[in-house]
Formats: sequence, C-alpha cells, structure tokens
Amino acid sequence: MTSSKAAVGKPLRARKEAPAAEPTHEAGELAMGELAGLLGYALKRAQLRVFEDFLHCVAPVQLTPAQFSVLLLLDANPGRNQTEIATTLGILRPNFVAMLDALEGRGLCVRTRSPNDRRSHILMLTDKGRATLARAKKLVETQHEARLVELIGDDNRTALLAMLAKIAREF
Amino acid sequence: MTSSKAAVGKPLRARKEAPAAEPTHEAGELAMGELAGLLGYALKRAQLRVFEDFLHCVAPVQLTPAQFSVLLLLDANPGRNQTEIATTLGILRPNFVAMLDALEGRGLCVRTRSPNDRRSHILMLTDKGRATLARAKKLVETQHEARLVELIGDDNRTALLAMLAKIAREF
DNA sequence: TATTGTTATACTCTATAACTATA
DNA sequence: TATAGTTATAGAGTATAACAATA
Repeated sequence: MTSSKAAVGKPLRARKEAPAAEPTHEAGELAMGELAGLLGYALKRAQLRVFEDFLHCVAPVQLTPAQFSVLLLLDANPGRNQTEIATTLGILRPNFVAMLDALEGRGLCVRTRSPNDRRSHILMLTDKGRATLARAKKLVETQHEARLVELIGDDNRTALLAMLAKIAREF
Repeated sequence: MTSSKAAVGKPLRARKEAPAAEPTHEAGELAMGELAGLLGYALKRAQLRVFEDFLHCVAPVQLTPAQFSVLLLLDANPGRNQTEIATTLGILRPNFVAMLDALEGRGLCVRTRSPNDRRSHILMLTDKGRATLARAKKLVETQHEARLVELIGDDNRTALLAMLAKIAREF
C-alpha cells in the first residue's frame, strides 16, 4: 500500500554538485530536451501505457478498450442503432461492422431489425454480454483504475479526468 | 482573452428540477454512462484531439507529431545513431527507416557512417533541419500550446504534464 | 556470435467510395 | 432522393523474422 496521495512529479532539485541546469547525460542516456515539455508526446505515451495495462487487466474476459467501450455504451443505451453507437464513440460506420460481428459472434450482443425503420439494426446486450461486462467492470475498477489511483492519488485522478474531458470537448 | 485560470470541469450540479441523478437524455442524445469515468477513454479522446490540433498548427512546415519529436531529439542529441534515437522514442528500428528516409529526403537531417563502428549511422540535423525545427517550435509554442494554456490554465497544464509523465514512466 | 541498418511482411486502425435495401 | 448497414479498399501505425555488412 503505497501512499495514495503521492505527489505527482517532484523534480527533486538540488543534489550534491549539479554542474548547471539539465542533468548531465553520460554518453549512454539521451537527453529528452524539449520533448519533456510537449503535451502531445506525454499524452501519447501515457495513453499507450494505460491501454497496455487495461488490456492486461481485462485479459481474463478478452476485451479490448474499444470493445469495452462499446459494451458500456450498449448497456447505458439499449435499443439504439449502429450509427448512433458508432458515431458516439468516434468510430466510423464501416469500421463498426467488423467490431460488431466479433461481439455478436461471441454472443455478447445482438442486432435486430427495427420494426419502425427496417434499415436500422437495433443493438442490445445479451445476458452473456451483461455478465461479461460486469466481470470486465470489476476487473477495471479493482485492478486497472485502482492501480492508477495508487500511483497518482484519487484527487489527482479526478482532476486528470476532468482536464482530459475538457480538452477532448473544447480544445 | 479567455480566463487563463479556468476551472477544469465544474459539474454544475443542482438545476431546476433534475429527476434523479444523470441528466435525462431525450431520445436524441446518448448517455455516456460509465464511459465518462474511464481514464483510458478520456486519454485517447484527448490525445486524438491534441494531435489533430498539432497537425493543423504545424501544417505550414509539414511535420507530423512523430517527425517533430524526431527532430527535437536529434537537436538535443547530435551524433547519435538510428537505434538510439528510435528506441528512445518508442519507435521500432525497422519502422524508423522509412521515417528517416522521408526526413533525409527533405534535407532536414543526414545519415553518415560512424568511423568508429561502420555499422552505425550517425544522425545530424542539417541547417535546413534546424531552421525548420525552429519554425515548428515557434508554431507549437505560440499556437498549439498557447491555446491549451488558454483553455485549462498554465498551472493545470503543468500538473497535467507531470501526471501524464508519471503515468508513462511508473504505471 | 552479436549488432546496425535494412527489407519484407503482416496485422491493426482509420478513412473513403460505392453498393443494397429500405425510406 | 436520402439514409442504414455493408463491402471493398487504401493508407497509416505497429510488430516480427531474416538478411548483409560489420564488429
């Protein structure tokens, strides 16, 4: 149980005899230079790491982050069609077809033609889909997100989430 | 000039007559459900948006985020070889070849065989590469990162960067 | 034998056009 | 004609194996 209110990035300035500003890189280590201050770079690196950990934590139920997001959205919005679900997740309709084929093939959800508009496919989670989602959610909460809170603290996680959401929405 | 110290995500609870908890979604809007609390999802969405804006801001010098990161690293570490630069950026050596071909083809950097180890290609920015990098850096600072600071504030940007770096490093 | 840069290759994501069946 | 789901396809990004030159 590490401190759950860990400070985020204490630079720990002041050592014995730092020559100037940047820490000397002894011909073996590369200097990150201004890369360290680039938000996009940090975002990408963190995102890759988080997805990697997600994949590992949710491995028992064999769901990718994208698949998990689809199941979550189907659960919160039963009876919607493919276009609505896909566009909400930023997935293009053509690319959503194969994704759904996989999920439906595993019996996690079903497509049914809408009686109102026979062009649309109404999407619903199956019981197995709901059970799988529940198992995945527990894994995400107790392993994935829990480890993250352990690393940066609960308040920081909330602040981080808020900033990311704001950027995605308003930037 | 919007407030540069903008609050990040004030939920603004308490309206006139909210039925229960979640805001009612009137058959036209989808409920994000627990997706809103998933850090990986927020990370991905924010990263996509930030890269999109980066691409737009740096369009005058025609550099992708990945290419910009290579030039930055070459500038901070002149005389390194391909393997060192690539692995530092998390790029696999085979995939770095075409990237370098493009940059070298535009005259932004050069490969020269090392006299010590004739297997290695020493990488160096050209004058044109340094000039292009300088132009790109100015665009990133004055447009891209500046807009981000305008959106979330300078302190929040610093905190965000620190958390993302910590996650990439230690998660 | 091990390493550097390279080629070839494959698999995933993403993006666009166009088809079909419905409306 | 317009829309929903679909197919085909092309382009990035990413991953592994293997080869030639060099150590």
